[in-house]
Amino acid sequence: MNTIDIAVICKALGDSNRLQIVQMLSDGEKCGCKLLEAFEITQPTLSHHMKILCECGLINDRKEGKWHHYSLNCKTLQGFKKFIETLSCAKEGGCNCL
Amino acid sequence: MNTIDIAVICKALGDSNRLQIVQMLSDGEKCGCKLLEAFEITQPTLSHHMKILCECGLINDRKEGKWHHYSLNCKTLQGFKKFIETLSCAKEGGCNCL
DNA sequence: ATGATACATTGACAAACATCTATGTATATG
DNA sequence: CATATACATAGATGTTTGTCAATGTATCAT
Repeated sequence: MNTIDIAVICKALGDSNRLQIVQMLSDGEKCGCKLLEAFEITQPTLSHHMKILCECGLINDRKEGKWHHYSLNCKTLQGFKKFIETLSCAKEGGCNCL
Repeated sequence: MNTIDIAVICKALGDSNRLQIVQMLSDGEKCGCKLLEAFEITQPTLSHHMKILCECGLINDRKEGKWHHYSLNCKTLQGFKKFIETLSCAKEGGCNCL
């Protein structure tokens, strides 16, 4: 997972609705209709957000009959978490500007 | 740090230039002119990006003469990392949709 | 077959965004 | 004082984004 992949994921999480969706999915798999109830957006808008979250690889879409069951994608999430972990504010070595 | 704060940080990191800037600062404090050298953007564009990164609290701006020394803000970064860590893909309990 | 439910797609639109050029401000140096 | 450097601000422009209403598609229940 390169820097651009991470940026795409961050952009996906950069909308508070989508971030809350991910938070909800962190609590377990949910179907679209359940998610829709939790937000004050229309169904097409939710569909749009789910597409963005799917396309960046953050969530899985398991279809079962007419329902779509969404869940976090472990592999992507772990790659993302690993990247964020590497960010450090520890080094204060000062800037070597002249 | 609430969900909206996190979303604002994610949005800031959702631009690959800004994400790379944060990555560079993770390696230690840098001044603006050093950062500018590393990217193929104009100085006003960098200034714009730095403003966004400052405003979401991710980076500090330490002015020293005519130089601005940028570094990651530990408190914000740690809050952000903590949030991301809480995201979990472990629960597969299934959706209780009817 | 009919109607209801779950979700996607299309098209539109205003707001936000990334970028640039031009210009301004502050600080250091000769 | 004059010039150079580091950075900010203003204004313009093309692109992307979030949202909605309208509509289409697939599946289930009656």
